[in-house]
Amino acid sequence: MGKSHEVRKQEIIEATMALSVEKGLKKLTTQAIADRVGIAQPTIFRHFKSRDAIFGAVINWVGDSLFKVIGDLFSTPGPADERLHQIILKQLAFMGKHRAIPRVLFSDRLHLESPKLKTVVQTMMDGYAQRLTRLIEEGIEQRVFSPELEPDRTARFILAAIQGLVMRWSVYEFNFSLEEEAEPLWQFLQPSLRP
Amino acid sequence: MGKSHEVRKQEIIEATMALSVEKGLKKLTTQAIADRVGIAQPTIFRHFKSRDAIFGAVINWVGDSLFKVIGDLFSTPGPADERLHQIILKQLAFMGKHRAIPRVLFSDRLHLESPKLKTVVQTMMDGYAQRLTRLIEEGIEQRVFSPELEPDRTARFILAAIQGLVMRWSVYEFNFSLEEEAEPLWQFLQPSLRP
DNA sequence: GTTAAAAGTAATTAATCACTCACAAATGAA
DNA sequence: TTCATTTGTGAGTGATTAATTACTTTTAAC
Repeated sequence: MGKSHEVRKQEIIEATMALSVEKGLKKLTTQAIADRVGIAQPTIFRHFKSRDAIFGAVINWVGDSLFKVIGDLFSTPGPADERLHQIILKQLAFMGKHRAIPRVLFSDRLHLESPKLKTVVQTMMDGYAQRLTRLIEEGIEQRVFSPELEPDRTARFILAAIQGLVMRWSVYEFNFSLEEEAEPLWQFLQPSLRP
Repeated sequence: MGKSHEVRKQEIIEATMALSVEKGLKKLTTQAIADRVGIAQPTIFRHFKSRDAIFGAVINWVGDSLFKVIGDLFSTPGPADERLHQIILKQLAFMGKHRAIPRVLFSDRLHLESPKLKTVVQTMMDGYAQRLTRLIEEGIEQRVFSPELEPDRTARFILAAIQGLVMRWSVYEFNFSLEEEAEPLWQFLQPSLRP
């Protein structure tokens, strides 16, 4: 027999992410995933109810992992500007190490073909935006950010800049270092945030 | 018989864009396009060599149309900051009227499944980025932008912010007015550009 | 050691879909 | 009118692929 349910599940998730980078999602068939894991195609369905369920698990893995990396920075006390700085650096560094993330997150295949998966992604993004909004509010109270900023809108603009950058990185086949863009991006954004 | 080649071609392009908004690209089959145009499915292939050729035509239509709207602003003389302001307003207004654009441009289906289409999109984006870079250089010469800006990188950050915003709009099913975000986005970016 | 549950597979199915082909009808130039 | 070209179609093909089924093997708990 094979490995345990939990182990196989994780193997399938990892194989799916690896393949999403190598081939794009078109060739991300259950057969291709199975081949990479080293099991037969129907065995996939012993561990996941459907193909979509695999993608859902991948999205959740991404969300959980990202939260592990930057989650603390939202709740830790300290100057909000420094924390935002760190969030930008760490998020881009994290994504720079996991090319599958933009491929999966920005995939219309997930957004448009499965309303369920779409709300999973939206919920994740909403949570992020809310934390960011809260952080900007704190920064305004701490007088490190301009009191004229609309926290909610500002949070969404910052997110848009990050997401746009990551998307560009993905579209251009990862041909520049995402990590190296993090500090310049922060430098660029800073004047717009300062009082 | 039917209409002329050119007319049918345009009808197919328009049907494809309309469907990309309504259903997402999964259901964007040649059958669905044909149904919408009111012709039989094989007739599609009288006017386009392949399904990819349709998408290529759509991308080119998008690029041409966008260029018609904002192209002048790159070459017209005048203060660079005002021109950039107008570019942001007009681009977001234009995209706000054509929901198909983000659906098509940000589709991984196009980027990852067809190397040819991918380079079409990349070339378009490159052209845009170059013009923007040039505009920022002018702005620095005119002393309306900070001389410390790296024109190329700044252009890409601005593009990322715009693209991120448009992508968010698309992911959230167009549930906010893109046009209304344009002026606030410009207000947000301005402090980062000014000397 | 028995046995029930878990994990595995080969074979197949049913659906989808881009694309082809052989032929029909309309068009327009001669 | 004639006829070559263009536009159109119904019927089909071949390829792909998620999911099911019926069956086998392995594991681990008792």
